[in-house]
Amino acid sequence: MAKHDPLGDVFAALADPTRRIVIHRLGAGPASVGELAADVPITLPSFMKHVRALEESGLITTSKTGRVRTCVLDRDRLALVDDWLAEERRLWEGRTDRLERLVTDPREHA
Amino acid sequence: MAKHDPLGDVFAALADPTRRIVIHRLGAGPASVGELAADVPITLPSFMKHVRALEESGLITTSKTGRVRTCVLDRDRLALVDDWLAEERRLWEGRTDRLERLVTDPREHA
DNA sequence: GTCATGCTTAGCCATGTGGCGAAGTATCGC
DNA sequence: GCGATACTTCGCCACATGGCTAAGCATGAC
Repeated sequence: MAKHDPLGDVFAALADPTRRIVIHRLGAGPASVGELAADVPITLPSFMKHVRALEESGLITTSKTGRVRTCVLDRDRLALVDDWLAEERRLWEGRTDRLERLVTDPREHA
Repeated sequence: MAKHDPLGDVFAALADPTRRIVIHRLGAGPASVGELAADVPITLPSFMKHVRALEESGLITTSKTGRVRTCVLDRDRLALVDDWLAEERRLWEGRTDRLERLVTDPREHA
């Protein structure tokens, strides 16, 4: 849909419960595709699609050693969400603060 | 997809750029469907789908007065994301802290 | 070499999503 | 009442998503 929308890709990746389970598990440290797949009741090929989706969103990185592919969580990517949230809050809190000030302390103005 | 997955619904809602624009705009205060639609280059019926998606995710509430439907942001719903993020971070930071402590301060003091 | 293991690729399918135009309904302003 | 305004409903369509089975390929164990 969107051509270059990193934040959107991250949100889309997090929208799926299966993928949030993976993120959660990877929070405890790297794991192989097989280990991760054991936590969900779907077939491996289906599971691999989720892994690829997570990798394309940038939330995880993977690398293959021998026949085992290991997945690692990229926390910086999760920070993208945090930043967006913080920015939105900053904007509407700025506005709220001004209203608050007028209500709670009329002397305090700009 | 998921039967009852509030967090997933919120993430899915935020995955679309159009809907993030709406959220952003509503951060500045309530607005009518028409006002909101003016910010994006799609037809009204298409836009309405986004409004409904946002409402079903719980991120906004809407009410109709006369022929105008007014949308309001529900910040508590956004907090759902914040909470999830905080919880995940709490988990893996707990682990990291323990490692950090061993590396940076073997004596383990306050 | 042979067999098990651990992905990986290649279809296929049902459903969901996001866009459209056309036409309908319910106020509001005059 | 009549026209403009502000949605709203109704198909319809292309493509994305998430699941499956079956078969393939590379590596590790023996």
